[in-house]
Amino acid sequence: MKQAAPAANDGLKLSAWLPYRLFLVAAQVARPLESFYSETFGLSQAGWRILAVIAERDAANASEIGRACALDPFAVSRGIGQLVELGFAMRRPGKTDRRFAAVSITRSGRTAFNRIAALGSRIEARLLARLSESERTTLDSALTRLEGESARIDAVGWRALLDDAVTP
Amino acid sequence: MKQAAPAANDGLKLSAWLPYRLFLVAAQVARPLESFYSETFGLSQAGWRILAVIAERDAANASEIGRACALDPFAVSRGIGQLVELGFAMRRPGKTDRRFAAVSITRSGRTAFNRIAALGSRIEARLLARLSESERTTLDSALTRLEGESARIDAVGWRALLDDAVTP
DNA sequence: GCAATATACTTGCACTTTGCAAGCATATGT
DNA sequence: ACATATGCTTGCAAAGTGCAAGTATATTGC
Repeated sequence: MKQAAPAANDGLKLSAWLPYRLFLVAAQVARPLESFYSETFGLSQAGWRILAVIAERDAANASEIGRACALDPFAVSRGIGQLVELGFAMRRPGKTDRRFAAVSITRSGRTAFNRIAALGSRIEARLLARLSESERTTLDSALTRLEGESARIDAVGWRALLDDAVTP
Repeated sequence: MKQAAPAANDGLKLSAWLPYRLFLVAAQVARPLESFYSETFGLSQAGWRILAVIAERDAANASEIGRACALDPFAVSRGIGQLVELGFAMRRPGKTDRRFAAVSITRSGRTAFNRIAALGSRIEARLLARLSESERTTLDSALTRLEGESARIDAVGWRALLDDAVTP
């Protein structure tokens, strides 16, 4: 029969584990924003991210969007579909290569974006208000490196992570 | 007819927005870990988080677990169910109040936990290797405050966030 | 002491989201 | 011109989620 093992731990405490701490802040902060845009505009998370991407470009194709907001092609396709249905985005066939449709934001898409962005900025401001000027600078540069390293970690996969002693 | 609006932006750039940057690192780093424990043990994300919580306690009831790893009671119940099926956890009726079942980790649950934790630590180590000693200290203390503030942001909801000029 | 209410979880079911195979349209190479 | 490659889309099954209702236990009021 199964027995309870005594509590004792090889040293990974969830609440102190860096990735979990990052996740927690991101998730808690995303929740109010998400309920805002989903209640107000019927937008999904993917829809919001894509909207944010096309708000800062004249036109983008699906793969550019995917790269910019870390979504796979399926999610991008569906997100664009949603935005088009809501009247927030338009697809036009690409000029030179018509496999790439150019997606651009509409006037009402921009209005919606601005309302969501206002809340987003408010949230970010509240977070930043808890940090000193020098902490912000440090966090900014640290995050840049963490982004790079996490992309590498993601790319190599768990087998490589367990194998290698150190991958410099 | 719908028209494309020119690109120009009220200042929220997704890739520079703090919550998105945190999310990105957390998500990229979670992916390899998640494919490891799901392929190897058939564990879901909730299952893994609960396993991590009961690995560091003698016994926990469902609401303690929920609080410790930010899961709602339904998810906790299902996660525990999964762990029990896999032989990684046990439920015993609580001693004084039998509405609270005490959940504890089994020997084989601990073995699984240790294997996942090893990968988790490897990942964290790679992230931390990109930071200097002083950056780690700063990040640690900054994250503590961000956790607190994000919990408050989550608690008040978007209506309050849009209303108030400043909530100190 | 026992019915009424409260608490802690669990289950079933409808609904949504996701992952992936296959498909369509367009382009490129031979 | 035909085969192959690329970029995106769709359909469907599997997994995940949210919520109403259910079970079991405890506490309260009478």
